[in-house]
Amino acid sequence: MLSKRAKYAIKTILFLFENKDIVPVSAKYISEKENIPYKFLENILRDLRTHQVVKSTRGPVGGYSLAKDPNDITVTQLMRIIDGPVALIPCVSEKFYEACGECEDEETCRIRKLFFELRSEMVGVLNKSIVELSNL
Amino acid sequence: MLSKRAKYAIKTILFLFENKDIVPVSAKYISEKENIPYKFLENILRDLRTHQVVKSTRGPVGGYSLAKDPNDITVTQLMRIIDGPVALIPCVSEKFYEACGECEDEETCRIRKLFFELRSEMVGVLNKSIVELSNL
DNA sequence: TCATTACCCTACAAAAATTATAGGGAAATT
DNA sequence: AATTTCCCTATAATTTTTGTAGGGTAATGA
Repeated sequence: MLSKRAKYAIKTILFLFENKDIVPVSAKYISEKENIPYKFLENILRDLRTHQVVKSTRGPVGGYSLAKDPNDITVTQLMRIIDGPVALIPCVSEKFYEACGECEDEETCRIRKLFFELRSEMVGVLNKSIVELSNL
Repeated sequence: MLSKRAKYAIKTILFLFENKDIVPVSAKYISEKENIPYKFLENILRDLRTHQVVKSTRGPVGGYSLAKDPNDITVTQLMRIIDGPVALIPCVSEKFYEACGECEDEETCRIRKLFFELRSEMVGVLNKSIVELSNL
């Protein structure tokens, strides 16, 4: 399952992209327009800022805007920042690998092989930029 | 993430298939061989029996065996029995559809479109039978 | 028949992850 | 200086996951 956090993050980035004429946009505004709990959103935005997907400015006319070319922001990136691995089991994760400690030999584990293939296919679909997502 | 329950279920079915010469196999035996907590496994087996993936016989020489042709048991089936939807968001689930209640219009929701495509690809990979899984 | 083995069933509990909420501090603008 | 908005830590409520406990029921074999 995609977490609400991740879904909110994707919606937020899409929102910033599609409202680039009025950026920076305050968290409060995004929160109201996208129906995301304000404090929860702030927390998500902090993660996105830490990972330099978003940049912020303070003060009365402050808010958030994209920190880079929307063509360079992908859905996989956002999912990894917010939820961690895209893979369904950690032993086939590209960015968050962990041994499962169950199988004798990773190289011959059939479940691993299947979910390795699955992860590849998933990344193939999810490696879309925000621009591409916007045009779907 | 794939739950442990689902992973245990897949391992159990694979085990029953690959040990068809000694079936029925007791839950205790599977539990020991596959390192699955006994009572937890019983619970999983109950679900699998309810869904007629597995059949059981009681008494001292009893145990579990596959209830149908292993070519007709797929990984998606097992995941759906144990974890529910394969889809990462409920509004694109084939078998467990639920409205998200967030977007104005499902037909035009871009996130939905993306995760619909994702689910299709996932099912494409996961619709492998136990026989195919065994041969990976 | 009777002890043993193994499935069957309900309820509950511990742990982890998810989804927030609370309360205030710091910077920028007017 | 007052207002707005980002910034940060801590904690609480809820749900899901992962198991445990305890006993009942059917079949076998001595």
